Amino acid sequence: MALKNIRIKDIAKLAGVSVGTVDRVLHNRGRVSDEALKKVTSVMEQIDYKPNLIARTLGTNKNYHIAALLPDPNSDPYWSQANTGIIASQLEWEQYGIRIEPFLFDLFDKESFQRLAKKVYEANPDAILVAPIFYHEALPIFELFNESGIPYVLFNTNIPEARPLTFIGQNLYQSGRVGAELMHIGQHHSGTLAVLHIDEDIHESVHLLEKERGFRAYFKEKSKIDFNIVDFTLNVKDPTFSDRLKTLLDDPTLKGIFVSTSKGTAVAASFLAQFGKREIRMVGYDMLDENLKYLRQGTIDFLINQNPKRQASLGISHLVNYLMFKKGAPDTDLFPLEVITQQNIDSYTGSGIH
Amino acid sequence: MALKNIRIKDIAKLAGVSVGTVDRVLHNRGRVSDEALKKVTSVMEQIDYKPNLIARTLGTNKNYHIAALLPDPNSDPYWSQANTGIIASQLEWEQYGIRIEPFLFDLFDKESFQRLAKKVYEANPDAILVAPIFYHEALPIFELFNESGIPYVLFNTNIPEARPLTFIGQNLYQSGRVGAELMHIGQHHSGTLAVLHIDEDIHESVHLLEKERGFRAYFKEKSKIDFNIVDFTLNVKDPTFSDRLKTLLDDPTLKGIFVSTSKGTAVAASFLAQFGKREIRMVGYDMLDENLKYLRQGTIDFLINQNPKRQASLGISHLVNYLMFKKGAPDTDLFPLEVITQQNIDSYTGSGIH
DNA sequence: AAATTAAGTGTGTGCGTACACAAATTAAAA
DNA sequence: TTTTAATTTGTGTACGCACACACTTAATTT
Repeated sequence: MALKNIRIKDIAKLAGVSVGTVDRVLHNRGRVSDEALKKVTSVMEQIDYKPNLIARTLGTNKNYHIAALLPDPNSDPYWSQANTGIIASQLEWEQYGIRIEPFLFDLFDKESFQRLAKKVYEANPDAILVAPIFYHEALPIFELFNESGIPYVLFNTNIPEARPLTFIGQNLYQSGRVGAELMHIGQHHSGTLAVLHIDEDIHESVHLLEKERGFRAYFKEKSKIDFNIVDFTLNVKDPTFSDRLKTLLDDPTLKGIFVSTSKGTAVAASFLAQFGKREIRMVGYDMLDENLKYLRQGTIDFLINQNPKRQASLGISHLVNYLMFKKGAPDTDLFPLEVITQQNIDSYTGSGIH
Repeated sequence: MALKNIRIKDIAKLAGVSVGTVDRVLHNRGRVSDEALKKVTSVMEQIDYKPNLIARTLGTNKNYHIAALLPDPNSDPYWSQANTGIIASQLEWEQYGIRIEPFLFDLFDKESFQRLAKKVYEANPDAILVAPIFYHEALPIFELFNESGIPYVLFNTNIPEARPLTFIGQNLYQSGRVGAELMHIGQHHSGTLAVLHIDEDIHESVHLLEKERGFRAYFKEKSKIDFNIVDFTLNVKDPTFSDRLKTLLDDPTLKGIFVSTSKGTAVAASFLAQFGKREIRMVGYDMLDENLKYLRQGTIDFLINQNPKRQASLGISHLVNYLMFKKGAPDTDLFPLEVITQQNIDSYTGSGIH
């Protein structure tokens, strides 16, 4: 009954060697005679040795340093949520001697990304979490990381060419399909559906177009009714922005709006609320405070949650598990496409990390 | 730069006492002079001591034993998922010297619950996870647990009178409201909506009625159209079951069906698929294989995910954190009311624990 | 005054692993 | 055969904390 766990010491005794030799075999770092190796491996095969992770971690006892490269949270509510995840991780892992250092770049400045990325590289951390929102600028950075052998995890945006430890994010095409589905439910009459890409700076175009592709594909496949799907790429800074949006909302055939960005969702919702078109179905992204407000008051019907906070904190977790506990990480960790409605909203905001 | 973490040893040196004394103060187990206490607390106030959890855990090095009391997974797919969570937890915590022992009772046999609960008590575990689906039978058990001082976590079903470490589950009233909302979307014409409680044994009546209450409340509050909401409590074993269900489906005014149980969802969906009423909106519970099949083929429109697997594994996590890492647990951990659709289904099945 | 009890304090060891280093063995060179 | 080098193996210590136990000093009791 009192079945003690098998320890290195026990293996050593069974194999008739010292713990040092067993350790060398286990981590195959050589300096072991063939004879000793055979004895140990033979014992290893017979018993089911599971190293005590606690002891191992204490033994290695490194003070790891993780760099987190992401956009400045002050300039954007979406990235502010991601940063919340970073802060939560800092607290969580502090006691384990893990220091997480944020490197915040300007969301609208590619050069700033490059500069900060270089700083990350120079800081020579043990691992890196990065949101590589600038595709072209990110490529050489990853080559640098690959060369130096520093493990890194991507989140939010995937760069297929990079070879990260893990990519954390969502299937954008499928996300667009979910948006389309939510738009489609109970729409019995033909009309116009608008896909809106609203951004201050269209650097995530590929990102957004992928959602649109899914959105259109869904209607092509699934809808018996023929909808007129139009798309707009709008820049908030554009002086004609407001007029163009109003013109769209004035279209009497408009049945629904799908906005591909979190911030854009808030902007579009504010227009919709202001110009009072209640019967327009609206689907957008993310649980920004503003979006929640519009969801609660019924302007927004559905939000698809990208959960930047959890993406960030899970990214850190993967790195910690990899560094500290020597656990392998999956190469992709695709998040569920969570549907947020007026009625389940509190169940998402109220609880902890799920 | 090489800012080492503060250790007990450091505190001892600063306070001019030994590590033993510091330890006694930290765990306030007495045998310390006022003078020494003052010195240590004064140091403690000035520095921000954070014990190394790894070392602490290794230091105590107990082999904890956790009992999991839940229905037999073989008799029910829902509980089979919960059991999957238990198995995952066993693997996860095995290396930490934590043994999780399942105690499986018969879902349809109250006495079996009592018997197994007693066995749990006699096994004298360090902590207990329990799904107390039999309200009246559970009450005396919790008294027993409370007396013996064994911490326990409830999941799936709440027993307000019990004083568990944590309750893990969902807000059932709100869950019903979400169901109603999903039923309501795009329903422009009046008609009949059926609330179905299908079960082999109606022991969870309170559970189910709470969902119905939320469902009805939503329509009362939110719907401009007046729907005729009818409810049925059906027992699959009842010989008239099939006829009653068919009669309901034949109602030409029937617009939607809301099923309050996971198994019932599969049963109702099979009837709906068989008697081909595509235009009926159907909302049910849980990602049982069968339910997923009907969701994929369009018979079911929405599933609300109760996530029994995660409920179980998170319950274990709370207990482990409490026992091993001395972390406090929240008294309730309400899960998000996840909406599963045809388009986001794969994003839920594909990924790991979220 | 000696013996007992109590209160307070410090030392030491265990937890299981990793790794440095010394010791032992073997092989090769002088 | 002795010396030197190379290879293999064992020992010891650190990691940070918890806890047992022994020890000191002061307060009682005999």
